Amino acid sequence: MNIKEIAQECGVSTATVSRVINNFPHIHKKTRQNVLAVIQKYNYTPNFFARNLSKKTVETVALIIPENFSTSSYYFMEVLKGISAEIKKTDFSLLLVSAEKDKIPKLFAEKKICGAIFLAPPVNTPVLKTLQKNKKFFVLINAKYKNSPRIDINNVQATQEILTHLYNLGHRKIAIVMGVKNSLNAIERLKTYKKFLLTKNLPLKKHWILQGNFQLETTYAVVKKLFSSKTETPTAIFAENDLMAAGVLKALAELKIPVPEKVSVAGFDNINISPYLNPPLTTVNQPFEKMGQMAMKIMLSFLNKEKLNREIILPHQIIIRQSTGKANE
Amino acid sequence: MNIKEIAQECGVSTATVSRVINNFPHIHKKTRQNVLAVIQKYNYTPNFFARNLSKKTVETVALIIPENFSTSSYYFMEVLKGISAEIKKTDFSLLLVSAEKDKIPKLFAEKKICGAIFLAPPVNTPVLKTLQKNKKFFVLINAKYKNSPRIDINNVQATQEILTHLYNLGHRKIAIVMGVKNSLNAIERLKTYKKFLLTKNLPLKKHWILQGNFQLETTYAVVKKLFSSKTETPTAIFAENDLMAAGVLKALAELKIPVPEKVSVAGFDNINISPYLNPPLTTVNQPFEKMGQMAMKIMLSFLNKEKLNREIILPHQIIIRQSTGKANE
DNA sequence: TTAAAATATGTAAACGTTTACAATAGGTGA
DNA sequence: TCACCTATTGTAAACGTTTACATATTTTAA
Repeated sequence: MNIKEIAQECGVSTATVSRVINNFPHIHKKTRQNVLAVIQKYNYTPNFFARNLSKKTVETVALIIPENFSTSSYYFMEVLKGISAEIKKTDFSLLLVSAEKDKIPKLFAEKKICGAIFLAPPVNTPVLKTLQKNKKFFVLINAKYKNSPRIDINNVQATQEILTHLYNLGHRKIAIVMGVKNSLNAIERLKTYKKFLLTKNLPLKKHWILQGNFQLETTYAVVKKLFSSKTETPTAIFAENDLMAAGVLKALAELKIPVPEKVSVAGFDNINISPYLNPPLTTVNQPFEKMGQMAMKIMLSFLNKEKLNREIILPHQIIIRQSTGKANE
Repeated sequence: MNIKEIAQECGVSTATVSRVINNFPHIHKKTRQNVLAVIQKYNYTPNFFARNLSKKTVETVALIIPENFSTSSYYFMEVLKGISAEIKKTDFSLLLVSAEKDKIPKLFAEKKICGAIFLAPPVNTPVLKTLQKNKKFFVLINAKYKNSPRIDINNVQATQEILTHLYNLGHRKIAIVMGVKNSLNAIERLKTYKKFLLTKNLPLKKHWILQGNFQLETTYAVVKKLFSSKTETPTAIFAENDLMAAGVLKALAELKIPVPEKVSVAGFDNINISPYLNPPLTTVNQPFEKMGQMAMKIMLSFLNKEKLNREIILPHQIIIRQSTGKANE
């Protein structure tokens, strides 16, 4: 079944059928009803490709996920949930793309997608420059690029709050576990950490800045190394994400260092496992699902030429569980 | 840039350019090289929609995810990872679709997708019948529908093995926590449980069959209820997935019932949180990523008209951790 | 009453590919 | 030399929509 046959059956031109399908004004009520009835009768749906070939714009949004998303499955899923919820209300399709090579500009050219949502792209992702130059629309989640639309939380404030929580518990020797170096989140959190120590006049030791790469295993190894060495050990560890915090907890458990009695541990993200860690993890909640939803909303509002907020900062929450406690030194 | 311009620049017809792009035989070496050079020069990629409009077949596969995938994010992600890895080697695209209403048959018609992968669809999903009738190709993961291609593990055997593990530890009073009732997995595991008790001549008590709906919270509630009641309590609990097992552990922890000293707990799936639960969970490992990969492989082999195994049963593993131990009664 | 505006529909040219068919050139064996 | 095959390329008609433009009808306003 194609539009021609529908038109024939209705005794109108293809243009009229097309207009009915696309909800154009200035169509006689009778005509519209008639056409819709025939469409219904044959359960006709316009050919997706023909449609997109003749149209300039295409109702497809791409979600660009970091090349290695294995470590952040929960994060990704929650964002996806939010996007799905929003996209479900529309006729848009979602294309899932792993960010590799120079695939993305091609996506726009080749598949005429109308926009892309980037999930925590590394800083200095060259693709963004290309896209912006070509006036392609994209939304960033947990990232920042010039004045591009973005969804985020207040990373700096959240980090300050969780560090303050540790400080208020009496901790003065605070270590940090960093994520990967080209992550905006990682950079901002580390910067805030350094500034915080400076402000509070706390010791900033090089060997208390641990490189964890956002991974559990890496973190496990570096923490074990730190506590097995002769150097002074911290009374609190702030991990830049919960997965690494889990690594910290595992290392400390094996070293028989009680948490939080000897060492307090805090994370970031509040992922699904965090309440079930031993002990349950103190962390910062990021509204991932909401972030996905808002990203899609911005996308849609842009496509509808509505004016939009270029920057949406969502609220975070400090979640205090049993992995942090009073400092004993 | 379109094929016409490329053709012009090369001094050949569009047909020739098309033939080069599609790797046709009988093209002069010089011509091919020349065309490829120009394509490279302008970084040209054929228009996706024009291509698919004229072609009969389309290189897009849909992944149909259950309507409510919130509880099974890890599961989903791993499968997705496998599919992505496989699809990455090809020019195929992946369309992500939430299974709702009658959207799916339309997908085939409207977007000409060449196949769909269903992630654990409920038994008696009407869509499958429709698709099969219309000779549409689909692959099932963790499900079964007539003789349709499917990827699964040996559910029955895995369940028997985990129950045998409990039995060998001396457990004779074994409870089960069920998933949702229209899940094939849930049904098969319950059936195997009943059969196992019968074979071993163990007591099969109605109130030891708990309804957990694959959810943590629901399970937490029913377990708390069971152990607060006057009825006889089991010495081992088998949860049909790890998320529910986490719920069991949480409930028992709050009731101060030591695991595994008083009650042993086993799960199913081996999701990411399982090793970090307190105590780490004994469970059955499902090779989710591999399942996704194989599903995509079957899809591709079908599309290449290769003959294919209709049913791929992947190996599972019993993972014994500290949540199960010797029965003390 | 009439010109202008608004409504309602049709015509046909895009959109950018693929591919059936035609055409040309060169080679091969009888 | 001729008939025939193979290799190589071109021509032009699909594929199924959308939409600019044209046309016809009805309404509006002065």
